[in-house]
Amino acid sequence: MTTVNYQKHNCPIAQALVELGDQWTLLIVRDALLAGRCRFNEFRESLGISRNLLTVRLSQLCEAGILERVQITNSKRYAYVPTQKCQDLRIIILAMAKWGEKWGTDPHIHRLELREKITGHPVTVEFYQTEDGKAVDPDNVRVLRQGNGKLEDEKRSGFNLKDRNAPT
Amino acid sequence: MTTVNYQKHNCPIAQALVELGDQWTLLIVRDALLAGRCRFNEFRESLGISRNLLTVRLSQLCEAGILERVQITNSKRYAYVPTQKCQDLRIIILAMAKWGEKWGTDPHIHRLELREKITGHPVTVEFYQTEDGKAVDPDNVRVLRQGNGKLEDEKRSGFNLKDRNAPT
DNA sequence: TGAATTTGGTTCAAAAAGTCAACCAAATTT
DNA sequence: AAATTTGGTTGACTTTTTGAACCAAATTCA
Repeated sequence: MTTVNYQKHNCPIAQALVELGDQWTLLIVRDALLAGRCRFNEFRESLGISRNLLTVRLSQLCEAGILERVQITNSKRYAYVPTQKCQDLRIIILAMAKWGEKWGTDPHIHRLELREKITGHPVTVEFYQTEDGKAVDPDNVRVLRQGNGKLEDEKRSGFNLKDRNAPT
Repeated sequence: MTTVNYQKHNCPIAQALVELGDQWTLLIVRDALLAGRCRFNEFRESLGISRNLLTVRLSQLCEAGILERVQITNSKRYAYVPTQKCQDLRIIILAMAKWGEKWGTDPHIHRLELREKITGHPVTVEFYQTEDGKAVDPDNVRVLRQGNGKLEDEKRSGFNLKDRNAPT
């Protein structure tokens, strides 16, 4: 989060991980976004994070514009409220939840269900092909890098592996 | 990654972060998944991670079943190959890339473009409503927790905030 | 074939980050 | 007015990460 210079990679994923890539940040975001927590002690009790580190993380999240420190009406206390930048993490958080449900080891995990608010229809996180509105299988997605004007495939170092799974 | 016991939360996101929630893991996964890297030194040179920590991270990823250490044909050297569990992280990685592109600060970032392999049609990561095949706005998604049989809303602590952004 | 280089690590000391407990002042509740 | 809660700060200690040096086996080069 601090010392590593991801920047040199010029990579949007590295960019994201500068702000999100530590033990606690995404859990704080989860609490803020899904459980509606917004007070210092709410986070602390929910996560069991140490007070001084929570102080640091919350102020980093505010600096990054992911949370906003807002004064509570008729009080001198403050709340940490998710911004739009934070709301945009919902899809990541929920994709992670799906992955955690599929691959996690804890047997009594709390599964999350996603429903469309108005209709109540079930909703999932998918690749989505904007033109004709069909879901696309992840294996069927090609990633191109938009470098200096031109598009190139992400390179794959192709050679044979002993047993299986040879990357093409 | 190690000391914190996320487990007690019974939360699939916490579950996921047990295996993914550190500085390097998702960057290694990105390298393996998008750039086709699979050798010790490829990772090290690409990321600038210290050798001993890379050793630890790679073996943790193997233990977790996210990478597999496979012998290279006609060689005694090994490659770290993504498993299906790793492939299932593509959607998370790419959602992060989208977020990083939208909110990241680096001006000369390499944007990623997603295309359907066969048709070349542009592809995005969205919430997707399975029944009638339409994209759903993230704000319009309700998250329910599937606890002990019954479904409950994730709770939100409702009170008024001074300026704006009052959570309902 | 022999020598040089690369690969894939291990080991150790120093620096950085995280945890835990104690303390505190202002705000809020009783 | 007293007691409790909130939202921290401070400092000692532990754990993690880094960075450099070292190394043996494998591979490439001449």
